[in-house]
Amino acid sequence: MNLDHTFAALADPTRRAILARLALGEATVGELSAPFPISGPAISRHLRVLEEAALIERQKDGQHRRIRLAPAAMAGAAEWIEAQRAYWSGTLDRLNEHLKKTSQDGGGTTHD
Amino acid sequence: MNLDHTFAALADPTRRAILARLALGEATVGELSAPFPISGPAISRHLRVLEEAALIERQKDGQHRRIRLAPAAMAGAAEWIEAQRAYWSGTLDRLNEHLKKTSQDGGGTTHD
DNA sequence: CTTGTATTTAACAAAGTTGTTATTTAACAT
DNA sequence: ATGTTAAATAACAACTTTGTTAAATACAAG
Repeated sequence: MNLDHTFAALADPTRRAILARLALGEATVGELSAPFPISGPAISRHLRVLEEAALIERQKDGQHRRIRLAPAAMAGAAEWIEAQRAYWSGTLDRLNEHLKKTSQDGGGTTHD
Repeated sequence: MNLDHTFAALADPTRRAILARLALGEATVGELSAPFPISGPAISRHLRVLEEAALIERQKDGQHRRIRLAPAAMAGAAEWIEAQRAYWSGTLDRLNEHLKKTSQDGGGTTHD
């Protein structure tokens, strides 16, 4: 659960598309490759990046590998952002309060 | 509001720390630099990455530049993740329903 | 106007990323 | 055994990232 790896993994559109596909259900490497104009090895690497980021799990199934989401890591990323937002909106609340107390006109910035 | 840029910007711990600092309130480049063991130019570049990702705004203030959060971009990232989660948990719900309908024992996978 | 302070830009090196094609490994089918 | 298919690994090129130090820009202040 390393946010560096998680966010870096999410920064690539091919990998986000793979995750979006996996949200619909598990798939094999070949099925994941099909929609993309890039080579198999390139997909294999993307999957490795996603696996190292703990965003997916691979399961051997005969000749195939079955890939599925492992959403804990993505939840970790979401939590970081939400914590950030909590702080930030807290700051705004404090700012609003401060402005109400110290001036007659300001403090009207809306959020959320 | 490009998710590539947003997630890439969030993938660096220095940049996340800068954002965390900014959630507490705006700051100058110098103030943001202080806690980090890296050079000014390195920070300047991190700020550029954050600005290109629309995560911060710079405002000229005499000799200083005042940096503040521009949280819309981060909200965009959060939304992508949440949409993802919505799909995924929808899939699980459908799976649970399916298992309830078609078997006697399965369907107990928890989520959320 | 000269000097100091804040910040950015330039030039560069080291490391990482993302794609390619060729090769390898493993399971399957004949 | 042999050939086929699924997937991973190796070797490589092109590009990007992240840091460095040195120079440039812009404001402030004596």
